[in-house]
Amino acid sequence: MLTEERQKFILDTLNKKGIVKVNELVKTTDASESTIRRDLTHLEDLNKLKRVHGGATLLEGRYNEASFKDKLIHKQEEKVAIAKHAASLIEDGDSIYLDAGTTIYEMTQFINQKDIFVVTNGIDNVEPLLEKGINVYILGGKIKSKTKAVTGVDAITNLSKFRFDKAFLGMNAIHLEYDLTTPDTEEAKMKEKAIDLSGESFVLVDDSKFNKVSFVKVADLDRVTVITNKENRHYEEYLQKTDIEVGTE
Amino acid sequence: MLTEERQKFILDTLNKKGIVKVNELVKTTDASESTIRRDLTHLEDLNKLKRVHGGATLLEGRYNEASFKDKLIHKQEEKVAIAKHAASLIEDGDSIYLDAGTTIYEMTQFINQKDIFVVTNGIDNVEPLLEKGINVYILGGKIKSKTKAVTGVDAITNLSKFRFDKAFLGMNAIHLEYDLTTPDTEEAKMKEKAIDLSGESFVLVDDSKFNKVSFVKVADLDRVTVITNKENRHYEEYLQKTDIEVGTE
DNA sequence: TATATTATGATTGGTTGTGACTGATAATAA
DNA sequence: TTATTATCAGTCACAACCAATCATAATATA
Repeated sequence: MLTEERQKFILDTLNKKGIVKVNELVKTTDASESTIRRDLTHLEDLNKLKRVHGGATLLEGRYNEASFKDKLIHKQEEKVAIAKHAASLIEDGDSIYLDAGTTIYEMTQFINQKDIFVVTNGIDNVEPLLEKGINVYILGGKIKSKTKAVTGVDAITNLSKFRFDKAFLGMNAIHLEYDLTTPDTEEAKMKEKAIDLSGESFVLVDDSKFNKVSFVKVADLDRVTVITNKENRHYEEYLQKTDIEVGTE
Repeated sequence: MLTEERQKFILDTLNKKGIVKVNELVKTTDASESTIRRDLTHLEDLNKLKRVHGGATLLEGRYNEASFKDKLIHKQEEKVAIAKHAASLIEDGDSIYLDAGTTIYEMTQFINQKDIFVVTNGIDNVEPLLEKGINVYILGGKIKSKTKAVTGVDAITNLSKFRFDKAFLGMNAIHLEYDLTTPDTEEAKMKEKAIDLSGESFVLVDDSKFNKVSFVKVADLDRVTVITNKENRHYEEYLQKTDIEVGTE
């Protein structure tokens, strides 16, 4: 049985039964325990299942929502690696700003600190955080239908009264000369304000966003720490302008 | 049976029966008494159940609202009838307030007017409305994890600047003498404020909520129009105190 | 062809879950 | 009240499970 084939089989079985056991998989797939374990670990990294002692279960809350599946496929693996690394930076007691957007949304799955306070403008971030028992504050304002982000004057006003330890932001483009840019004016303002209000700011971008320019400037590169998934070809040059952290699973 | 599997089984059984006994679980799960006991202790730590001598019970008192998903199933058909009728009252050009809660959530799928402006404190209401191309404004503030409602001082402040044509509210109890009541102080304030700000206010309640009293008073009966699913036994008396509309699919 | 890269199964020592047992505590009956 | 029984939390040794490592086999790349 091929690796991919076996992993697909595991997911299929899981979807049918809701839970799989290492023992049973060893018998049914005729692979060794080590291999099954590796498969499960890998699939967990991809956020496809949850490992438990003796096997794995379905992720709760996530699998049923059909509409999300599509968006999350693009650069899924990279986003997960980045999100995981970003989430690991959160410490107990932190007050955090979470931007809207799919990469940041991935982060919510990996946040383990409960004693934190999260402010967000992303509707989709709310539920997974609440499920983890985390305090969530949603910014008030008009909601953009495309990104499900809260933006506008009210959102900025609402945001302004907070001070954050750390802000985590998505971004559409990052460039050595034109810095951080995004297509929407309103969202750009939100991001900029969040950077202003935060002790440290992290921008999460996969490697496809590098050396691109979008419409509205958000901030200079040196005001943030960039988190990405691999060292791209201009890595050294970027390092001279900003901090870069690489999440590698 | 894996640990997680067994614990899920315990919770499922508990939700079905309302109470579980250590003895019975030992037989049905084929685990030892020690293990079952450990499971129950663990689940109690997670606030999933309450341990009692000989087993465990659900933790649902008077101030303890059933979780969102459970509520969705409860009285589903009645809720749809009510929601449908309520949605039919919305007219083009209206500015609307939608409360959080499952009954109001049902409304969202029956709203056909696009040229309206909706303000809501219910996270779950946002997505279906956006999908229909409706303008949505979410109130900012702390989110209650159980009901996914935005509440608190900020939410009230945020709410106060609006004026609505119509407000649609859920309610936990309705009573001839004690009027409209709900278990949560913060949510009660939100509902009251919404009534203050709205030309007309509608309270959506299925027949099981009649002649009951909850903890915090929201408003007098005569300030709202009640929408319910059937004429209950005190119908005539209620009619003298308030307007009632009956949604019958 | 030679040389990386990746996937695999076996082995290790450490961790977690388990069942049996204990004496203590709570419910129930006399 | 006291006696009896059921249930309890705590401890122990053992089994199941785990991540980490290694050598080997399969596959890809030069």
